[in-house]
Amino acid sequence: MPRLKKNYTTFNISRLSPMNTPSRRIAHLDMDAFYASVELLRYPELRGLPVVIGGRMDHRPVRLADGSLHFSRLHEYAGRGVITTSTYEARAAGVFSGMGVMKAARLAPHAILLPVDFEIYRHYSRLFKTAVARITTQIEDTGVDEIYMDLSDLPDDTPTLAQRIKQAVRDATGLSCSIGITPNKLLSKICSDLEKPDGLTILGMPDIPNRIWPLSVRKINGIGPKATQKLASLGITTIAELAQAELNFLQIHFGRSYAIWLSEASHGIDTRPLISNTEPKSISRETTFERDLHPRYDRPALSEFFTALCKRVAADLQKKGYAGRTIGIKLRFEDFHTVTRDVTLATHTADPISIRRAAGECLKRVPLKKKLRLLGVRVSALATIHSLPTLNTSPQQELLLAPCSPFPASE
DNA sequence: TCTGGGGTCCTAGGACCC
DNA sequence: TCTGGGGTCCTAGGACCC
Repeated sequence: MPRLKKNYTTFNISRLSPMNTPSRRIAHLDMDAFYASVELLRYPELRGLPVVIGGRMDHRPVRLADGSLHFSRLHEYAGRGVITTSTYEARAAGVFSGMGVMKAARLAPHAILLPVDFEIYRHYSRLFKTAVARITTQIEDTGVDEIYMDLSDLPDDTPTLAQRIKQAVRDATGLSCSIGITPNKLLSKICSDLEKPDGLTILGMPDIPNRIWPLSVRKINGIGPKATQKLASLGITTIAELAQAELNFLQIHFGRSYAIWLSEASHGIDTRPLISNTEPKSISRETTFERDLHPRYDRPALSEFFTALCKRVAADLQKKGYAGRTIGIKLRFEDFHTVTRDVTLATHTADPISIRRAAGECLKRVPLKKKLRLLGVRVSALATIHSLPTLNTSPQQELLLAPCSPFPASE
């Protein structure tokens, strides 16, 4: 049974008092092919070509003797990795986010391949968000390339505001974005995607039958691959069909709370407020190995990865000013089966040695019978460091961990 | 030649307490 | 020695999102 989403209670409130809330003006802004577009600012000579961002290897462009740049092509890639994003030209060849690089290479062998460079994307992210913040401070940050805005209290008419926001983003970054403006987050999120790139879609509740109902249920944020498949098996593929489904029928197949959410979403009902200033709930690091590692024969390598992950999580915590009480690990085996274990400590920690010790205890609770594909370390139940009594951190201390690897020794 | 990395939220069962 | 009931915390897994 698929489990989704989120804040069902707010939807229930809207059913009880549909007339009490004044109509809002919520915008969703989504940068167009963001990572790829930032790369095109750096490498304008790639404009108009199929370009994909992703992979794990270092395949940065190389400056040749004649001063020109040599770019890697997809067909030169070997190994694991997925496509993070692609230009619209590459998407036309069938290459999309999340696709394995090797599969993408079969579809578009000559597409240009660039490595992911989060630093520069974060820089452009700050630029566009700062520009928008001069127009409204009612902003919810939902990712590096998208935000919600509440424009309800601004005096201007909606098309004027939308054009002003798009121009501000363009002036600050040289990049285009797409905006949806509707009475709520659910609809605005759908609408920002309708006329990409450089799109603007404004609609109200009366437009739902014409503009929203013909779309696939998959367009609803919160209906993913599993729920889409299950709905399809019940003969429901469009939002219109979902809206026509009896609540009883949905309840039989999805359970009460999810059925109510599905039904209300299909009618464009969503009263969630914007959330600004959210504290993180967890901080984690994980890594997929270049090849699957054997718990026994690759013990030295695994121990090294494991300790390195603990150090990185500790460093992240300290850099961001958090400590956590719950330490967890994640293992993915060669068959992609994934398990997690965690343990809650008596006190918060951001100390690599404490994290390593707790994570090692978690690891001992997992039977290691298959090769490992991925290893991860997570710290949750966070508190800000300044909210805690004195904290035992040893930021510069080197770990003395080799003697007690939690992986099984070779016989 | 499958399937990255960093997150959030939800569910569900058991422990434990009153 | 027959069994309520609520609340909270902990742990594991899974769906989903960017």
